[in-house]
Amino acid sequence: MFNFDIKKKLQDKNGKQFLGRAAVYETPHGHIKTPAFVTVGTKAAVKGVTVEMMKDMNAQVFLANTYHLHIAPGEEVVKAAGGLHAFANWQGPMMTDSGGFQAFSLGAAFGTNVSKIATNDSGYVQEKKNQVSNSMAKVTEDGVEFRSYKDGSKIFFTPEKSMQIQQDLGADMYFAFDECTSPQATAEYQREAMERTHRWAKRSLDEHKRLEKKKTGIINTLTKKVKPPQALFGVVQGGQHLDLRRESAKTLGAMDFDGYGIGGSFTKEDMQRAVGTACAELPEDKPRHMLGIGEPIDFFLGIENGMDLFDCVAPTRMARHGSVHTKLGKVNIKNARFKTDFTPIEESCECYACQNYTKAYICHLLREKEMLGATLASVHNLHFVTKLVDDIRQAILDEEFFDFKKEFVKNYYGDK
RNA sequence: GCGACCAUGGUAUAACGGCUAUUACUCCGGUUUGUGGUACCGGCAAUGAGGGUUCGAUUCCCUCUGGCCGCC
Repeated sequence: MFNFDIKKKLQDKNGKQFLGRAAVYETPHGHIKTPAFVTVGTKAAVKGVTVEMMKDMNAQVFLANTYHLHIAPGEEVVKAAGGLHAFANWQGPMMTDSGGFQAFSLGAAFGTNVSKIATNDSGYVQEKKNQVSNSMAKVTEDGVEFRSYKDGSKIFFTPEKSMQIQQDLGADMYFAFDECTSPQATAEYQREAMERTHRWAKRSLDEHKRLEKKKTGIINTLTKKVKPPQALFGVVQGGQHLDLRRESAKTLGAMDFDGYGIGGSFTKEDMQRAVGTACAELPEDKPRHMLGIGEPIDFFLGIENGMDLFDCVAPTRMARHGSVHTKLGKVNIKNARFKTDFTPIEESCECYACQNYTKAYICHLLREKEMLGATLASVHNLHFVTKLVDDIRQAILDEEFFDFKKEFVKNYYGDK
């Protein structure tokens, strides 16, 4: 579908080849230089951030969510507006997630503190503390029954339904409907869910092809343009099990997807192995997106192991709670010591927040819950991760990836 | 001047004479990975002062101090 042009493959000083690469992905709404960080705007808005701010921080891609937009305002409204690009006033490349993650966040994880990144290395299957059976998502062979986060009403997503909604939303790239599992699920369940995700992938792909064929030549009444083609990404599952990851990547890699997402849960330690295992099986000439990952170290490990795109809510969520990235690690700008610190978050940072405001001011805004505080901190964090991934890309092109990684990790994580 | 009422962390409050004095906010920290996240978790911090009754007093009694209300 869209051209994915690999400019340079990652290798070390001894010429050893790695899965990583720097490329250009040519979408109908512009080229994406990969590796790239994808900014998350779940409800067609990056919380507290305008598209002008996004452009200013060199954000390349915008990702919204099918589940949320289906509930409000409804895909028919977005479609009537001329699609997501027109609706949200973002002319660059866009993606939508399928709603598959909500099978986890509203299902197994609902009402618990379980994250998709497991930190308990003593075992994945543990007794859930205070587990309550008020799950808002139920998985069946046909699809997932969700409850609306707004009014609790029932919403049933099938792979076909998710494709139809995502076609109406009109993002350049969208994802097959999958089931994101809990890291606490048993190996048996991980396999069961993975195999179901594979069946859903086939159904997603069939529906996608049907819809793509159907819309050929259709002119959007609002934009007066022919509806551009959309790319569909399959989603590799398999949790922390390398054999499942390999099997999932092989199965989906053999299917005619335009790109691939790596989804599901990992442990911090196993993430890079799971990613590397999957990428080794995926076709080289198609982009690979790491779903929901965005810690600085994860970019290096993901890219090294073959990933091209990352999206994550962490930069904006962290920012709203006062945690900001610096080259020397993250700090909580709400801490008392910043009350009278009249310097920017980082002197060398070129973001709008650092160019114009001090830590003391942002500290004050966040403490007083002024909306601008969340905006400025979000702008800084998004700029930080966007630039970090851009810098990693440049380091691949300059053949300095491993030196850059070593230097960054030393500064950011110290001895940890 | 007389009479009534009140006094608990920084603030606002709870506690029949009986567990380590409740809760919320503030304050000090932490967590956050395809956004149920303006969220969640942890911590510091108090019985106005003095005396009495009692095995035991935030609780009952007295004095003082400080509020507050009503009446000359």
